[in-house]
Amino acid sequence: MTLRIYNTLTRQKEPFVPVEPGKVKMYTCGPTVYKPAHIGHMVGPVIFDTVRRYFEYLGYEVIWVLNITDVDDKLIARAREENTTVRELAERNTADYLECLRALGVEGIRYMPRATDHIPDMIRLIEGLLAKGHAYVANGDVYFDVTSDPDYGKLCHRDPEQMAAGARIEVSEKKRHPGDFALWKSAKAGEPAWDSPWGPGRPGWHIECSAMSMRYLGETLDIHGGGIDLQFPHHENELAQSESFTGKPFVRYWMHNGLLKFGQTKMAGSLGNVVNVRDLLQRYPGQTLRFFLLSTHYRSPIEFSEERLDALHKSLSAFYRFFDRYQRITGESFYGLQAPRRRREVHISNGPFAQDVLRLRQRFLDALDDDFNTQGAMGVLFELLTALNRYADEHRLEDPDHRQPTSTAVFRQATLVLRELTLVLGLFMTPPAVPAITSDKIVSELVQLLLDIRNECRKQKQYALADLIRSRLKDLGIVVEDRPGGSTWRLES
RNA sequence: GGCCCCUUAGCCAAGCGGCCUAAGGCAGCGGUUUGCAAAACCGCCAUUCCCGGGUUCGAAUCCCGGAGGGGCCUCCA
Repeated sequence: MTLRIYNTLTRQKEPFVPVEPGKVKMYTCGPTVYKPAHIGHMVGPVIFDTVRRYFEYLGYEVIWVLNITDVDDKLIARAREENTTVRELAERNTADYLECLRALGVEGIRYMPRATDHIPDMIRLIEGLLAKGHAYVANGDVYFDVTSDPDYGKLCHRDPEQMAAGARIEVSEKKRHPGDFALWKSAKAGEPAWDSPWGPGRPGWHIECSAMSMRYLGETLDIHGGGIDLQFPHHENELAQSESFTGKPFVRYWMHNGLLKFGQTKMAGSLGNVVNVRDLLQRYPGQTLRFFLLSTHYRSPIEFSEERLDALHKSLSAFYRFFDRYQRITGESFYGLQAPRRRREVHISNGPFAQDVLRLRQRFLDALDDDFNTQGAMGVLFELLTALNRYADEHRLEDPDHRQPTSTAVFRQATLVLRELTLVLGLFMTPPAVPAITSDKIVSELVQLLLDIRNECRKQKQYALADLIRSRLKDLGIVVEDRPGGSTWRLES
């Protein structure tokens, strides 16, 4: 099976064929940094990071651009409220955004251009649009003329006249058509402004993405991503101005992710129902949040709820317990496993177990091939986990007196497949943060001392005392587990 | 008002015309294991996919109608 992607433009799943063989040029719309990042801002980045990882796994070089909008009305207003500069406000919130991305395992953004660094590019674009008759100047503003583009409306699948009819857009008398949008806005007093052929001002919102994507990725992108709320007007406008300027297709595959909901409605800065990522990270590891965002197909809306996060957190702990188990059996860390980074045929030993593992691997890859079905893929991950645990049980791998080197080797190879697949999703990249007390020398030695005493009791069949020790440790949040290889302890999760 | 999308077990969620008497997770219930636990494993948990029609040899999957929910039409990831 080959990778197929749902394209908003055609409303169909299409086989992926890049513009340039071996390369994927991907542009995604980043945030307007006027406030700290909320969890809804993370949906796109986590999804497109996974898309990026999968493309790389398939052997493509991915050039991913994510822009930062660091000048607009909201930034100006907010900076005024906070009595600071637009620049300082933008810097602060950009730093917060980047920190959140890192916590959720989002990596590999090649370019992160800021709008304010590309004003000349935008001016050039606007001049070109004026020269070609796609734009007009009105009182220091420049507007895109939607009637000049016969394709206008093709992304949102709407007829511009129809839209204009029921429009609630404030009709500026400067605009010729209600659907026309600003490419350049003349500056009011006290606003950040740049010189331009039309006088001092600042760019309209949509033009930055056209200018910056062209700058870093060329005139035709493979993938353009963003939240479905950007489909119109933002992406429609980007599309119109880009294609009007270049005369070439702007984007091969438009990918739009569903929105994060809070209760019945979407989470949005404008509605004020946001949950800051930074706050959330106090209570949940970034890994759990990433897992949450991948637990639904990317085009579906996903409802935020702590109950759900708790349930997912719990289901994730089964993986962490397995990683510990893997270490007890093989003596090596799961996180250090050198799994293949490229998709290719894999061979394990013969036998039904190995066959099962390879079948599961195939199902996992089939799911991702089908428009990045991460939830389908994660379901397979759980089945693989069960298969691995079953194998370890059946072959008594935890019992040093019984385990066979050959079965341990098979187990290791099969676990390597799990490692390979989790890396594709960007899961379990690094060991989870452990509470400081767990790694405290005195604490761990004291607990070990109690376990030694307890095991002495067990040998002498003094179970009452042994159970008392276990129960008192439990009260302290320490769970004791007896295994063939010895007793272990962990903090209750 | 216009355009679009969604509706699967107590909850979350895959499924894209036959392998579906429908993955996976959470919760629940039995069991194996264990001195007892924990963990792990095994089994049970939707004859049915919002409702009503239709197409088809065959539909959760396609078409029509209805009900409910959501998104966009204005800044928004």
